[in-house]
Amino acid sequence: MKPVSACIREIACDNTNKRFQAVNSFSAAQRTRVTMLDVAQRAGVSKASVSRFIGEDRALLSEAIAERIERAINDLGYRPNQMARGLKRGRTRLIGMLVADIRNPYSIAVMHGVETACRLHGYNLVVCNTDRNDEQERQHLAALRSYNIEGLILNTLGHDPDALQELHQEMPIVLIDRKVEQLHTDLVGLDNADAVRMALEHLEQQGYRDVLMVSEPVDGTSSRIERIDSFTRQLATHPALHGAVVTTGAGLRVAIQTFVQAPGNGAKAIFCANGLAALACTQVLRDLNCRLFEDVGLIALDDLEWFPLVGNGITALAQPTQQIGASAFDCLLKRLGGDKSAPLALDFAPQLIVRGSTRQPPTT
Amino acid sequence: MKPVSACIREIACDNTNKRFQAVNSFSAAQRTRVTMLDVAQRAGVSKASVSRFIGEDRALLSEAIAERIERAINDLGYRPNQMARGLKRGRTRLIGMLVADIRNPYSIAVMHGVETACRLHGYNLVVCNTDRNDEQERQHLAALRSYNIEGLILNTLGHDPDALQELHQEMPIVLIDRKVEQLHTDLVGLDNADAVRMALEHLEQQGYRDVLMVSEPVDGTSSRIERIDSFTRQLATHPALHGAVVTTGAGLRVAIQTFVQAPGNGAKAIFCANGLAALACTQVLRDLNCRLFEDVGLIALDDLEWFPLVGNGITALAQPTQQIGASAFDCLLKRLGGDKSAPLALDFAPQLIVRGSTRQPPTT
DNA sequence: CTGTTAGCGCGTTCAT
DNA sequence: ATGAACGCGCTAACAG
Repeated sequence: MKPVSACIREIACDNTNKRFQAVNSFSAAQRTRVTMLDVAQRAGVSKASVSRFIGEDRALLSEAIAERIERAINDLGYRPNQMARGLKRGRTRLIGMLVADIRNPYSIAVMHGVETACRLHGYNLVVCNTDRNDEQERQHLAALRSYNIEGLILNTLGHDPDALQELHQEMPIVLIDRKVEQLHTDLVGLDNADAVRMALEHLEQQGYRDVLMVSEPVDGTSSRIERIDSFTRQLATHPALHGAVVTTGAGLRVAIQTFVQAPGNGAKAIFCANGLAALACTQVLRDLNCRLFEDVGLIALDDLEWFPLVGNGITALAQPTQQIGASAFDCLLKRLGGDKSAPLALDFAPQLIVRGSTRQPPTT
Repeated sequence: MKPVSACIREIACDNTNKRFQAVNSFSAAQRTRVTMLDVAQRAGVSKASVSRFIGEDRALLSEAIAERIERAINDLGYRPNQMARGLKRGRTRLIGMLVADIRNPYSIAVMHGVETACRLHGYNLVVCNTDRNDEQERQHLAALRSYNIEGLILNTLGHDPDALQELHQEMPIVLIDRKVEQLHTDLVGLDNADAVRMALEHLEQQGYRDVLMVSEPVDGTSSRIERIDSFTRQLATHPALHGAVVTTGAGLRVAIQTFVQAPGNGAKAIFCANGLAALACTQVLRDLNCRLFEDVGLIALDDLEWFPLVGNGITALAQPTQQIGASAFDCLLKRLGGDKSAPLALDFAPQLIVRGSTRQPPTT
């Protein structure tokens, strides 16, 4: 926690401008901020009129007054205090987003989509990262609630569905990627069944016969379960393919080694269920001194920026993360608008991006 | 902007629990939230006592009353409304963070550090992404101000120093990575001079003689300027080394090609000034059919998760991003505590991680 | 130790 | 079309 090796300099402040003399006077109570009353007085009107100007009732004001208010606002640099507004109207223009792992590129990409949509509609985003920790999730949810956020976007396995359901009474919730049992909210994510089908059909078409699916540990995350289930179901439909499922972790190296060395039924390929699995697999393949990807093919669900750089490139099924984020916000907006229809599930289709890792099936 | 290929399902709601019948009743004004008054009444005390229990004056309460309040709070599931608190005390427990590019892994890593520090101290983080766009920066700053954030962490080139200086009168600001001229605030980032020195000394020691520095375009970002300046200065100190600087963009491919093909003074290496430059360079080297990294060495400032996977691995100077984030928050906290000492600059040292990309200098 | 009172900055009836 | 008064949920000043 303590800086290991920071060099502390004192910044030379050669500025002679008087303006900076009295800087840094923010005590606990900053009295400097210009308020609605200030504007009203300067414009010679009542607070109510200023309030109308700020809000949606601007039409009710006379040209003359509106103009005076506008000038006063600009002169004083007035900004309405969202906190006070929210306190009164219950509209804080704040959206919360709870993310399981902020360092997962998928989460970031989705978050970028959400954030963009928020800005376009005048909302702001409070992002909380649970680091896959239930206690942190609990704390963050309590915090978000205390800030009167208007809606919540959730991408973290609710291990406490009751608390979430209770929260859902207060505000709309949209789930991203991960479904939570017993929580009846909108859900936006990937069409996992279709994604897995696309992956397998591509592999089969390229001539691969043995497929090892590598997933992160099945911890209840719905998308992981769906992908694995779909994998086994698809295998039944494709008699030419043979497959097995393993999870990342300590045993991965041995599992992949066994898979690669086994006699098998033909060309072999690994199907990584997400970006992290792809990272882990590539690492292992390198450790095993495999020729990437001539000894074994690879296809990944998720597309990361470095996929083109490894070996001859890693074939990917890219998720439309931007859209997923934007759609999640749209759902929220609809609910905030009073929509009470049945919860929807939006399943987006991935996009297949073929690269070198599935182009040279080894001939056995 | 519109979903290309989303499949919309209606979620089957087979739940017969009455509890879910009247869900989704969040109109603009949610009347359901339990307030301090509710707690006071149930406990048979005044609001002030409840307030004392919530705040720092709990010591002033008698055992009996404290216990009754505590029970009432638990019974009702009461959570103090931070907005109302903030309105009164000026303490919203909200920290703002403005980031230039949320999709840059460096930003994410730092943000993770900030977020963790925030949580440890009971603060929450509002993250805004400017997407390198000045107008968005303006909007976001106004928004953050309207939410009464207590402090601001800035990682986006203030093209409007005056607005920032004005904001600085209202709240403490800490700059990350990028210095802003005329803005006298704390600054935490990397010791760029030292980082460049480490890179060059490593390259020289490994036997490289010609070094091409690749930076993102010099758009005023202080850290980029510092790194380039330091590079040219270091070259003067190391007579064995010869070097040049180019920036990413359309001309990069040609620049690198020229560099690789030129006769030169010995083994060649590329020094990438940050993670994005490393991505761009690796891409180009692949396109040029260079053998990674036998034809030309590579060292990068920043360490990305995929560096070990490309070629024999990319040598990196890792930034202590977690610490940078945490330190930024610490600075803020100190200022919030009333510290008015001269602005400080915290420069952290990077960590050299040697991988394959600088281990086999080609013998010329 | 505890309750009463008066706002924080704003939106929203009511009158006018 | 405009202003006065009240309250959102909470803290702080003062009494007792």
